[in-house]
Amino acid sequence: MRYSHQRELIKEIIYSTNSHPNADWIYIEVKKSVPNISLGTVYRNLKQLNDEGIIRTIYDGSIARYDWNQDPHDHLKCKKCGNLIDVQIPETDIKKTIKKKYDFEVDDVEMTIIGTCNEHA
Amino acid sequence: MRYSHQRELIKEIIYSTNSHPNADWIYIEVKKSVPNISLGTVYRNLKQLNDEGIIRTIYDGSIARYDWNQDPHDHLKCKKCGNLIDVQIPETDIKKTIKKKYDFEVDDVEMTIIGTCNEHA
DNA sequence: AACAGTAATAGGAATTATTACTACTTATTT
DNA sequence: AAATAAGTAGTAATAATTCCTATTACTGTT
Repeated sequence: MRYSHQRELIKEIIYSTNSHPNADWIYIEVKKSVPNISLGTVYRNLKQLNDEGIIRTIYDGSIARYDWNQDPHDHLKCKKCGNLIDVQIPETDIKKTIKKKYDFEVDDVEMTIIGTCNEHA
Repeated sequence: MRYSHQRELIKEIIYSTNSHPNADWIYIEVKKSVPNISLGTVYRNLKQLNDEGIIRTIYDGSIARYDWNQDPHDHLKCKKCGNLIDVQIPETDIKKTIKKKYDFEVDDVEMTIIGTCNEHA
């Protein structure tokens, strides 16, 4: 994967926030420095960054969001404000249980915990 | 919500399978008895059944699938065949931990465990 | 520094999943 | 059986994402 200014900016935008932005927000942001960037370019680069393991794609309902945090972690989703908050939950037990009980080789655990955050209780 | 033949069929189709079908598959199935049913009707009824708590909507990446199983449960997703398999994982500990550690009121936990099923190992 | 090769881009068209609109139909109430 | 309102078919519209193509720009080699 060779260098591209657009991809570098997209990466920096994702790495600069904890808000798990979607493609459209990233598009609006990157437009500020590259006004005629194409939305297709944003999507292509998001996919490449994802495939290279530089960012992570998470699904919030039916829409894709992007996360710089590569550590295994999960998300709290507040029903009121819609925000996603990163959390660490040890999943080792889950992996072992699943492996034993269902003979299923676990690669990844995606967990979203839905509820109400302390600001909107 | 008053009775409708179409909705009844859609419900029965979902209750007859463990494959967590999507709207399109349900549409194809229901067409067998009601050839000129509209896809909009399928979507409207899926939403209604979901809102009434008769079925459950789950997201597999960016597409919606429908599940009759109302018990709290999670899904194993095989990377090779794409199938979703129902599993029971006790989540009480998770809920308590999250509540204590993050002051977040948990309503629901959505967990998808990605890996390889025994048939495709 | 010019060159060739090829990856990346902009811009727009195409696709997919889903929702909205509207005139007509049907279940339910009286 | 007539009135009412919820439901339907058919189609148009929307939203998110991917695909296509002619052009542009990195990068390794002279």
